[in-house]
Amino acid sequence: MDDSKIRNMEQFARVSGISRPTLSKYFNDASSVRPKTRARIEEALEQNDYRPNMFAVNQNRRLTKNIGIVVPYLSDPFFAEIARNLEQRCIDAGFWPTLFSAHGDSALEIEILDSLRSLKPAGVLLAPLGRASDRAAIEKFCDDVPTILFDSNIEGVGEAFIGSDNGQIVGLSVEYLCRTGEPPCFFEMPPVNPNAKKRRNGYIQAMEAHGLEPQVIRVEGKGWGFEEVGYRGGLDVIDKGLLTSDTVLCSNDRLAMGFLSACYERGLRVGHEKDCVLRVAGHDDHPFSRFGCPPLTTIAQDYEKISECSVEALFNLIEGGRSNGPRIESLFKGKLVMRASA
Amino acid sequence: MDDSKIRNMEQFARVSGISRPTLSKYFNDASSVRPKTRARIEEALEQNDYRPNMFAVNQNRRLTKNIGIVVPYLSDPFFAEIARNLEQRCIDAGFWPTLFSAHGDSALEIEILDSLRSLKPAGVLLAPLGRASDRAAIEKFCDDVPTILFDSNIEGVGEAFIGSDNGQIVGLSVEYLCRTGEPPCFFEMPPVNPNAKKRRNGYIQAMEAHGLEPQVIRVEGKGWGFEEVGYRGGLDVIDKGLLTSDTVLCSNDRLAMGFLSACYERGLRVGHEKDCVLRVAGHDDHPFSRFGCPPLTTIAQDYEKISECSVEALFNLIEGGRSNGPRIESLFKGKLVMRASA
DNA sequence: ATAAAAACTTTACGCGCGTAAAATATGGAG
DNA sequence: CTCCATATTTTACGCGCGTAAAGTTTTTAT
Repeated sequence: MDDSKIRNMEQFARVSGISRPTLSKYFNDASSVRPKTRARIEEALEQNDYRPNMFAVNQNRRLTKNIGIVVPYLSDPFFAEIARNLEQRCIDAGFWPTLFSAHGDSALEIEILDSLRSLKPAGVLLAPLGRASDRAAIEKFCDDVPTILFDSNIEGVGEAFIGSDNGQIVGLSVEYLCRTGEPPCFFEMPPVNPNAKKRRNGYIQAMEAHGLEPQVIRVEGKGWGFEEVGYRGGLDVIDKGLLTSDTVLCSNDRLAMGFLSACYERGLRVGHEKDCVLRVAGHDDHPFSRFGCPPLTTIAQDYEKISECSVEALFNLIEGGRSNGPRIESLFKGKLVMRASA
Repeated sequence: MDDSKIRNMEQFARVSGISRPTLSKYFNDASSVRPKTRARIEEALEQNDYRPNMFAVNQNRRLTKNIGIVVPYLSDPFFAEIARNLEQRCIDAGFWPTLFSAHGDSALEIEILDSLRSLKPAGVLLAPLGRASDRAAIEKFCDDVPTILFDSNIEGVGEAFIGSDNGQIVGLSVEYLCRTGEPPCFFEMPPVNPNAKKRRNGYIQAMEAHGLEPQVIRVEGKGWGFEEVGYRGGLDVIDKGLLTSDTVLCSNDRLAMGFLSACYERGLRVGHEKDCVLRVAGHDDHPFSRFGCPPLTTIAQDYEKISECSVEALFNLIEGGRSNGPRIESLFKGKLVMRASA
């Protein structure tokens, strides 16, 4: 290959024998030029390794190819996993995703949205913090930037919401637990986001549908350190004898993992076998749940479909512009994952 | 506030009564203008909410304020945590960090570095995949872009390396375990990065220094699913009776958590109390280790210092340019965290 | 007060590319 | 071969800002 001292599209135009405007078209959308031209460009590209200057490109294009991905808490394996998935899909579609985490802090969430504006993103995939979020600020952002909400809903904000059907999910776990043993009480995490509340209500409804008395145990604690909350809350309810059932259904897996740790510490054997005194189940099937002691029975969220649908909705929004139709909410069903804990 | 229809620095100059070049200086470095001028600018800024166009800025500046942060595997809580820390420090220093994860894939790692070039970053903080990394490609990248390596070293590559003193860390754990019970055997993870090998060697040296016979148990498996590897390897060595000691020292906490899960499944009670048949310890003190069953005794890496030192080294490099001095390697000591598992 | 230094303003150019308009070339249908 | 739709080239301008140079004002030192 020649000395790769090509500094701009002008020079590459000379070297490749293709005019600069055509090159510009090509780099924007390779299929927009004649196949023969395209072949010539790509041949020249292989020998000269030139890449358009991202900043110049984005400055001048009406719409960039940037996509912002914002999650509430990246240290949460669930979000790490789904962010990875979203990222890959964006790249495959020729976009440039940038990942942000609010780290559980609503002020930071707003800062991120502010920064995001100056990226002039074509669109944003936002999993809001939830209850702590500054609704007005997010609403304003969604007015300015095409945004799809996922995981955690804020009614009426954003062009669409993609998440899990918490009613169905909790219905599944309640049904399974009732069918296989004593009806569960519900170990509820602090309501940091609407999912927490929906799962609680889902539990109550499901129990009533089974003609049973719901028993909700509210755990103290705040922030996103759910394991800690589950652990401390677990020790507390065990020591005070507050458990109203030998079966404990937790809001989510991280809480459940903390609870398992508390059970272990108090010598309570968890599982569905004979020598066990407690059954514990969670929701989400987060990546480490299967390595709990015992492995955690849980309801798996459909990571793949949620991310696929989110990205698809965003691309439709980007291409088609805002629709006048109603805001779409897509909710996916979860699947029961039976393990040793319940 | 006035209608925020200010579209460029020119207009903001008119409104604020400050010349555009001075504004340019201010936005580049607020302390580079006279305090009185600065006050006037910031007053106008409050009333007009204008922000310089990032793309135009970065196109023209010789050096951007972008910083790339690259980790090998973001779903690993250890990297999620340290990335968060690095990110915050960069922001506080007025830089614009962007986070990337290679997701355990060396091809993706190279792609990331390629993308990174077009961001014209002022500098990059890189935790390489390790053994799987394409050394030549990374070396070339480091020639072009000021880069600090952290966590996982590649000899001679990058301006500096900041990490943990694996010798000291393993020395600590071996010493503690020998002092409080039977000398440990070493449960070794697949050598995905140099740290794995260093820890193994550190174990051997420490044991020999104590006049003891080292016993290394190599576990099969590949990729970054360490819990899985620890779990499967754990079942295997337990079932085949390959454990040469009642004390098992694991390469890292994720492996140890998987091993704990295997022990639980086989009904082996882990801990240092009377009714326990096995002691297990790890390294790193990753965020969920304390919620193991039992909570994991481990050696904590000094997250704070590693990230502080990494960022500092990068800033020095950015400001001072490449030095002719020798490549610096800063290794931080770990601290023993005693919990119930050993 | 006066000179020197520092900060600011004015003016002007360039960065690399998007994009519009008009002229020209290409390629397939008839 | 001619015609016409479609691609490409030529030309030219603009995006928003960095930055250099020269002139003007303000601050600091003497």
